[in-house]
Amino acid sequence: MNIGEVAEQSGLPAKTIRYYEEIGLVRPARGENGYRAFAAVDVHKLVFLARARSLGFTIEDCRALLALYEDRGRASADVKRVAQEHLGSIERKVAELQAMHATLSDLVTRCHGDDRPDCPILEDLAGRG
Amino acid sequence: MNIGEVAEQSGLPAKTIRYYEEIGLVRPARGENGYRAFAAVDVHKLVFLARARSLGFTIEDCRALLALYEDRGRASADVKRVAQEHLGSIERKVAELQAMHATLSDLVTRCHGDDRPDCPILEDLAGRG
DNA sequence: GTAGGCCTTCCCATTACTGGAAGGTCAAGC
DNA sequence: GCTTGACCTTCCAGTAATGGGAAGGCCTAC
Repeated sequence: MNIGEVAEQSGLPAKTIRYYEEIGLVRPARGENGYRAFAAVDVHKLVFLARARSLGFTIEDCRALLALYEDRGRASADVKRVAQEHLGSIERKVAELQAMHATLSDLVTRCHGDDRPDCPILEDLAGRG
Repeated sequence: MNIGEVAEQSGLPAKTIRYYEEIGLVRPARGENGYRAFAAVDVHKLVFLARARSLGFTIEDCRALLALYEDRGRASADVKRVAQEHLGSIERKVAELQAMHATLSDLVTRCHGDDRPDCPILEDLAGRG
């Protein structure tokens, strides 16, 4: 299977698939013409990667998860640990964003948003908030 | 004032201050020895930038906000618009993260996390969820 | 004069791609 | 057989916003 079809099936851009090969996440065979020849197992891996990335796992997380996926003797505890750490980082990011949002939406509410220059947003940024 | 002291006062690393100069956010004078010589106005700008960055504004947003900050004839509506767009992007990010969190925390709950290989997390990633 | 703590510039690395140039391959149509 | 266009290839460069570190100049204290 050529890269274009794999891209379609996995939902990943061809560029990204090439990148994943470059960093060793997949190792498709090559045809005589030099084209990548993807086997079913490669496509499965790419689908797996696409899904893991869409859940926000980093590439290195994906590498670890893929290794566990392929290890028939894995312990589910190892998978769970990776997922829980990622959940924690999501929670930290959400908290950070919500703090920003709270501050900023308060400032926005207090800004008249007219043609005059006085602005509580700028005043806050300037340290006079 | 030398960069070290400015770093301390603004809370920005010296590296970052040099970067901000490189991209034209600040333009400190230079002493005869080649050292950057920061005036009070430069420090104010850096404090402003540090605060804006901490609220998640991009560098380009910061550039725009700084220009408005320095424009005594600005309309507060212009400031408010930048802030509102940023609020929107924060909201989109939070929503995305929360969707990831919902999916992932469900999977984590369903994973036994023991020494056996069966794992709903991997099954989901593999597309059999 | 020398030790150390500043300062300078410069280049490389990060994350996870994305865009684009230059060129090889393949299948269809004439 | 030739052209056209859609594929495919590699390689280089850029993104956002820094961080790390090397090599070297400057400044103050002892």
